[in-house]
Amino acid sequence: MAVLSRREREIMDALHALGESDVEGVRTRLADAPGYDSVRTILRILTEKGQVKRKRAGRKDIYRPAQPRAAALKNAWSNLVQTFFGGSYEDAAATLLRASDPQVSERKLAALLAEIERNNAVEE
Amino acid sequence: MAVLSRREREIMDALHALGESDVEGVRTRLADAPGYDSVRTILRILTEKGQVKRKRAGRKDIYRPAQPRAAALKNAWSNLVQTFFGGSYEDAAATLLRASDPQVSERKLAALLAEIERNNAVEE
DNA sequence: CCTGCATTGGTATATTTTTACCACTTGACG
DNA sequence: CGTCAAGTGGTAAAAATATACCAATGCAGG
Repeated sequence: MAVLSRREREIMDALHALGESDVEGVRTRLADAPGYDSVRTILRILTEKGQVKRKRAGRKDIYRPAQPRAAALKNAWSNLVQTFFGGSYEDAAATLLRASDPQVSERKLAALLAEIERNNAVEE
Repeated sequence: MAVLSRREREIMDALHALGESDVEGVRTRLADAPGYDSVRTILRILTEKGQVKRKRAGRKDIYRPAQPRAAALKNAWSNLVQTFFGGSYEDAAATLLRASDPQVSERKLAALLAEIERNNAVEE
């Protein structure tokens, strides 16, 4: 449905990272930062497309993604998994977890394992 | 460095998913598939940009990503983690692993845990 | 061989995207 | 209160992207 241009995507990513932000906040987060007006124009377009919501705060406009974080994350993750793991979420998660620092991972894993065992126990 | 347009990115993703492919293979993998010629032109541009390599097979050209899979994955993953997890790879991996099916995850986790413990043992 | 069809290289055109400009509004501050 | 800088809505131009066309090439099948 929503097909976004390069800048539009960059700006959506910035907004997801920031949660919400004014124009300048978004702008400084872009790699090869364009002018204030450019960012403003694209934020307007994204608002018209329904991708972004806007509210007034004093004299400024504050923007935030229309889509909830969890939904956007799901999409991004889904794309990555499709592209690099042929659709296997398991393989993707395992591979990427393996890539993080072993020491800390072990802690996380312990917690996850406990949680999962708890879930399984409930189901039986 | 490499800043790609929307279609260019879509085509790179398709190529990463396919490994390698002729024009038609890429084309049919695109969401709102453009004409054969469009895909061909963008593949040419990507080749000129050094993003894609091309070889001749009989009468056809076969394309593949210039960047190795692992490097491209690393980039994609890095972006996602920056955007949604403020740069914490751990949190990202743990969250996404948690999101996959618990039953199967348990198996994977067991294997991962074993692997990690093995790594830690070596380092000590 | 030779004919036909798929595919290519090269180029042109249409469309989208990105950036910039300008006049007007608004709140902050002396 | 007045004024001034920051911000806005609306629009226009420049630049980049996406698509399409055409003539030339090269296997494949008869």
